[in-house]
Amino acid sequence: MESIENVLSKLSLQAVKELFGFEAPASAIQIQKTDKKFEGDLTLVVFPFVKAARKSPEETGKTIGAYLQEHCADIIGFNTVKGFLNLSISDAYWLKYLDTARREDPHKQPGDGKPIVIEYSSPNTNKPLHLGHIRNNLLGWSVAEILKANGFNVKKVNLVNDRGIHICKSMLAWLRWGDGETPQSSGMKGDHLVGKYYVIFSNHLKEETEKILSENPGMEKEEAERRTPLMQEAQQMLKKWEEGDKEIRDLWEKMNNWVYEGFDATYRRLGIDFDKIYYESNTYLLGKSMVQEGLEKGVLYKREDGSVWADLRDEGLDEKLLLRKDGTSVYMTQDLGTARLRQQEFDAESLIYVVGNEQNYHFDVLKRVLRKLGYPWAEKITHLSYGMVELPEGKMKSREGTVVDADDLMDKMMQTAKETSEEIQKKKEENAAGQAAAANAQANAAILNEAEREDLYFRLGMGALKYFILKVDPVKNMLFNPKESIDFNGNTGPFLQYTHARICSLLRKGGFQEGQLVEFNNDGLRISDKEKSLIQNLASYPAVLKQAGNTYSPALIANYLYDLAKDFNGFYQDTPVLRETDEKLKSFRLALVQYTGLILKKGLYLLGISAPSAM
RNA sequence: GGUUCCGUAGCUCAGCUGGAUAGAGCAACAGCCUUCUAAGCUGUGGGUCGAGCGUUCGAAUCGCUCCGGAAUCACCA
Repeated sequence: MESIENVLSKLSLQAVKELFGFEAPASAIQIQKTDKKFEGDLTLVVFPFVKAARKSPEETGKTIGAYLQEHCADIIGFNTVKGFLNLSISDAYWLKYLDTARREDPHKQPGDGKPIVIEYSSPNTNKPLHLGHIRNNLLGWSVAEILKANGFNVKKVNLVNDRGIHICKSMLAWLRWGDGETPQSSGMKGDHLVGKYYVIFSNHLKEETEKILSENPGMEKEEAERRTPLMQEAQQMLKKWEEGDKEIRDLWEKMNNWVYEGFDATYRRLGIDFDKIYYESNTYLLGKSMVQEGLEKGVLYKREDGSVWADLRDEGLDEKLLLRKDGTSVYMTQDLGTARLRQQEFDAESLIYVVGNEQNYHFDVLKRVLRKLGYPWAEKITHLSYGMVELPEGKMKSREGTVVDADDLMDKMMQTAKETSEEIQKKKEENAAGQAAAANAQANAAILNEAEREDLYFRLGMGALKYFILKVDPVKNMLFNPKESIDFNGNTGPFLQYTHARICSLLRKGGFQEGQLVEFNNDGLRISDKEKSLIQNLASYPAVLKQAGNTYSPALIANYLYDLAKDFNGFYQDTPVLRETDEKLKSFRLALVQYTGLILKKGLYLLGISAPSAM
């Protein structure tokens, strides 16, 4: 069903053309929700047409208003305030909208099914995931789902950094101090176990470095670190790895597999997944041939020492190394290669990389080098950059032990959800004045059995965490205060989940099965302001979904859902539904409640938050 | 120093393709459970939208300058 905004947009263009002979561009039409302080439903801003009309803003508005009313039966009145034309839309329109929209899948947007590749997560395999990774994973997964809902054929991709000096550090420490410890023998999750040895390495390295520093006053710290026996050994190990030394490769494989088991568990709890996983050990040599081609074309240059560079100084950047003097590749070289591979493999509309904003420069350079090399698809690359998660003490630093571990955090969320729920339930039963209410509270609680209840705590804990992170605009750094940040009241995931549970409860008590559409007869129904506001809010969901897809911003969905839930609560508070005695009105309200529940559930899904039917 | 990003209530954040008197939540205070789930609702207090200049009928939103904060500018990934 075509939205009333679209209808009015077209009609308004037609109006200014016929009335004032003004061929306005579509962008000149601004239709917005009428401010609560004024009468009306939708408002057309008429300032852009005042000049052409040669009238005062008020008069211009009145003229256009009269025209619109004449040509559109759904407009039943209008008023003007300054340059704002406030239009009143008939109840019949809103009722018709509600009845039509709820029969369609809001996530079946008419997309063209073009492929989009989105890479996210991309962990290192030497330590477990932390809160920063959580933001990355949630953002990547959610944006992928939003794009799917917008009709794209989305491929979720993970490029695991499974090789390099950092892994050798863990391996070395494990060989030396590990005493054969395994996840089975220690009961530790594999990624945590490997991370433990990374920390052990770092501690020993620090000792050795300090010793060298005290023996050589005035030496640079980095130089001292390089000279430590530990570091030299790690470098040797890396070399052996690259030569394919069997022993080293076996150990590497063994420890990486521990990490993957651990990561899989974390991903599963986070509720995120991938269509394809790449490993850097397979891709790290890619890109060299592209550099070679660039040299031949003369867009790159070689220095005397044999290293290869891209000169970006004329574009306001620096020179960038692409091949070391020994001919080995660097991070950038690899990324050139994987980008081309990805382009060839998927021929995608766009290639999205969800990577923290500390790599803004890297991706800027990546695009420019690809352009220099003459690849037109360089323009398809989008770096979806997000801000860091900061703690009250400042940045998270693994070395200083100030990271918030992903698994710990999820455990804690679940625990808090459980405590909060039990407390609330207890309070409900105690405080309920009168036996009826207490019985009611108990009945609601009894809908879930023991196992379902445990599952609910998990869903609530994750809902709180996910909403907390996704409601913030990705570009911004965000603050996470472990003691205070995650709440279950107010603008939170659990509030949305609670609203959904109440909606389900209403439908249940109204005698409707899940998925059974409430039928209503809209003939001659009159609707209240609150009902109208709710329908209007629901009607804007497709637009929000589209915008979220265009801007890669789950935050838009999150904030929309909160508004919707607030609006629903306003309605719920003082509009009887099941208690309504007029059957016609009752079934309309139930239908409205049901559709609100559907949109809420759909929207929450895009954030990876499950919508419980009872809590 | 160069480049990029951020700066909105005590705190955490919305609002930013320019639109009407800038909004929520938390925290504080005052109310509302015999009634569809009170994880809720209603109300009160709280703002030079970092500062200035400019563009405009109209600026938190766009441009410029400055101030504050972050990231980055590696033969690390």
